[in-house]
Amino acid sequence: MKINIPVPAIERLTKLFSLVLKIKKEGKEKVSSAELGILTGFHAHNIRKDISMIGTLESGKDGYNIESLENLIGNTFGFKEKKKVCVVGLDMLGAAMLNNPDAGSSEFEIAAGFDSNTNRMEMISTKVPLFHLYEIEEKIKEMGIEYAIMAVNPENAVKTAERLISGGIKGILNFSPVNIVPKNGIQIKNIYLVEELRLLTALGAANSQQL
Amino acid sequence: MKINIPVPAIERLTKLFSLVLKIKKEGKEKVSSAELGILTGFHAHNIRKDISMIGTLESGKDGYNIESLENLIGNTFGFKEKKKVCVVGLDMLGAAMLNNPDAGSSEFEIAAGFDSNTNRMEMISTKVPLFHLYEIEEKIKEMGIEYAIMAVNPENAVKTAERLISGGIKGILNFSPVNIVPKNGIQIKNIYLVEELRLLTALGAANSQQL
DNA sequence: ATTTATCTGTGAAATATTTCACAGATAAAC
DNA sequence: GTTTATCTGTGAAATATTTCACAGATAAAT
Repeated sequence: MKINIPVPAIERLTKLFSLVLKIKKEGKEKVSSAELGILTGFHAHNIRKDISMIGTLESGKDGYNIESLENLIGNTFGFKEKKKVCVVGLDMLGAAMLNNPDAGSSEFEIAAGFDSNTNRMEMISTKVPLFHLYEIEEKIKEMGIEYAIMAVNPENAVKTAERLISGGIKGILNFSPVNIVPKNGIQIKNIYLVEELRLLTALGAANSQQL
Repeated sequence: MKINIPVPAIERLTKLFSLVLKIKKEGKEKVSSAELGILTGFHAHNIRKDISMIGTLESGKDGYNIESLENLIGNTFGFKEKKKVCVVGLDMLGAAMLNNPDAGSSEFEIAAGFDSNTNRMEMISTKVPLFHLYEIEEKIKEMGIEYAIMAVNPENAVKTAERLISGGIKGILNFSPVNIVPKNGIQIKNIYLVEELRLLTALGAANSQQL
């Protein structure tokens, strides 16, 4: 049985989860849909609707209980389980991702790095174990890696994505400047710097009176 | 007069523009909505509708003329003019962005880098001129920088975004792990690694039979 | 205990977006 | 020059999503 939660609602709820973790860390216990609206830019109506799609929380006079909300969203989408991530392609961008301090304080653990250039790997200073690309399928299975951050050069992007998929990866965050089309239920998000800048330009143009 | 192009349509058209540039480089002259559909994962119907919202191209038996399509989308959204970008925060991630080879081959020029740590800046090897953060408003105006890639540490993200805005920036790509809420027509896109990984997880969960 | 203020939860209405089906256009084939 | 095949462009229909308005719930205040 598949309940249909709209993708935009999933995106908002994911953002709410991160926000809720942050508010919790600040020591608050309750938060209202109106407050969440101000902090996110979403309409309070919309936030309540989104939350009601995945469950119900005891209602009070001063908003949601933060921990209950965290648990509801977290359990619905699987944010409460630890997950292993690898970084593929250890050029400057990939190397920067390896040492991302946020990942460590989240449910994601950066468990391995892969590259095809052994010399380069020897130059990188990190606590994460590094392997040659030819071991990638094997290591993904052996270590139980579920997600990959890909930052390889464009010529190798499609091929590398295929290897990740054949290794059993669940999702890929692709920073290589090549559009990888999702298939077979593998989640793929392409984050292409130039395109993100273009989108800012386009949204700006659409917003101004020019269009 | 403001024609309302849906945001999802703007996103698709932006992606199509990048794709069209790539196809053009490969030497093709024509491309049909069906082919674009395969390459992007969008429905051909939807692609035609999106394009028809911003204009009309001479119809033929073998699809769109690639150059006409490039010009239509490019002129509509302002992709044909050169634009200057700065990188703010030159830790590993920011430093990697500074040397992004794609930006240079696009309409975006990485024109400046900013950081608050002078020692660190002296260690960075790049052709891009680097300045101290305290000069940021001045330099944005003086150099005509329109967009910023932000990768500062979380404590400084909000403050830095405000300085960028007061300097007259049009859009910010924020890689710092803090959600910056857009306002005053300034375009802001938050790209927060952990959240992107969460989104992959959530979409996967929603896609499987669990929800 | 009753009133008051302030929440959430949710069907229904309003919008927005996508999909469809086909008319019109073009060029190749015969 | 007529037919055929293959496109795009677009109103209309079908869906999807957001917004709204208010019932129901809770707890503080009196």
